[in-house]
Amino acid sequence: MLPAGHRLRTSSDFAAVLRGPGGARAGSTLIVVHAAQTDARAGHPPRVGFVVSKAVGGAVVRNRTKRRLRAIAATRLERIPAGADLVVRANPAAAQASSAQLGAELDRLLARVLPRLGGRRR
RNA sequence: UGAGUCGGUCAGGCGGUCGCGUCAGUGGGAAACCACUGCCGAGGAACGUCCGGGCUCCACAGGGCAAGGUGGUGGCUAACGGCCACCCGGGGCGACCCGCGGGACAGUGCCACAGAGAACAGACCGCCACGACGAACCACCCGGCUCAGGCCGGGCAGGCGCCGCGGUAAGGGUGAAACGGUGGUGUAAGAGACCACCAGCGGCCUGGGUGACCAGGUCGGCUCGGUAAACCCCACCUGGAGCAAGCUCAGACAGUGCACGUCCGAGGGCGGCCCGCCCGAGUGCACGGGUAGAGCGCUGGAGGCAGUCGGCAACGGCUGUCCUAGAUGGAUGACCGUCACCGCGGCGCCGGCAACGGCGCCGCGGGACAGAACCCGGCGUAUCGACCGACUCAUCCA
Repeated sequence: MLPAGHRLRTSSDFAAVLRGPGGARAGSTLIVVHAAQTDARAGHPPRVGFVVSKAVGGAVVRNRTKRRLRAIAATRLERIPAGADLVVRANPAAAQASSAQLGAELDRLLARVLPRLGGRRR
């Protein structure tokens, strides 16, 4: 699981990652990864948040999907640079995917999105 | 052995690796917090949010009118629209099951289609009386012929045909429903017109039951439709909002304009409206600005289990014992192994003429419905399956 210090908690943090400056995004049919790295958080540990909408399923399906994503993300924390925030959004297909599939997808998308971080920094 | 009815229990077990949350302890740190160790960590429906209660705040000055809910009887309960027992009606051979079960002589409305007629009913066919007209097929009368059966001629309006005016609810047909049923008397034909029995309705009496109601008797006019999940009437019940309730602390900013008003009273409260009562010096609207942090509430309670006593039961009394989820972008998870369980396929063995059944091994697949958010009692709905108990019917054996 993800330690509390690595979690994204407030709605303003979410909004900053999804729409703020210095952001990057990559997606697939399973999940969409948003990332942002701002000067304000430079040096702080990376944080990850999850968005699983009602389109994915009922409360049980939604919670399980979120938990599996969180478990997968926890094993990849050291690959995320300090000061970066991530938001992983689950698409409806994610509920049926296996953990291995989700892990591979996350790796692929991280590889695409992380190099672009900070590139647009002023 | 087969078919079935009712009730209940469980919601895969064990192990490994990596993790999460509350709390406690230890250590580090000025603090935020971090590390380690330990305990505990979703459900029978946690669900839907359909009822009921606790709890919290507001009000407590009432009355009338509205509004909503409930609806056989008796009990249980904190309470209920829940539960139990019984009654009535319906279904089943039966165990049992089903019923939004007050009132249709308080009033109003509605009863489609079909049908002649649908609510103080109705004459389409049919049946019957009377009257007018028609014809000579049958019957009847007269005459003649023939051995006879019969034939020929004439008459006649009883049958017949048609029309008119009436009677008739027995019969046909329509319908969910046609103004009781069967048999008789009666009649032109018929009819509760009358009679007997039966069914039903109402009154009274007797007996049983706390009661809904049941049983028996007697009398009555002879029969009076359904719908209240249509309005309505009757009886009973209901104050409002909800844990984002509410309490405490901390923190932030900036006002301006208009309207009404300070005892000739704006505005507010008393669930909606009216009356009435109370408070009352500020209030309402528009624009602009600010904050949306922390703690408490927060989990031990109408609680579970066992025994015993009362009760048909729901349930209650007593005794003993056991009871550790409290998150807040929201913990209780991810992955793997193994053993059980179920389904399908294959092989082997056993029983059998066979269909097939049992056991063992191997392979593949499956494990539902669903996630606490203040807490309880219910109801409703979803659900792969596994197991237990009681009872009924049928068949066989003793």
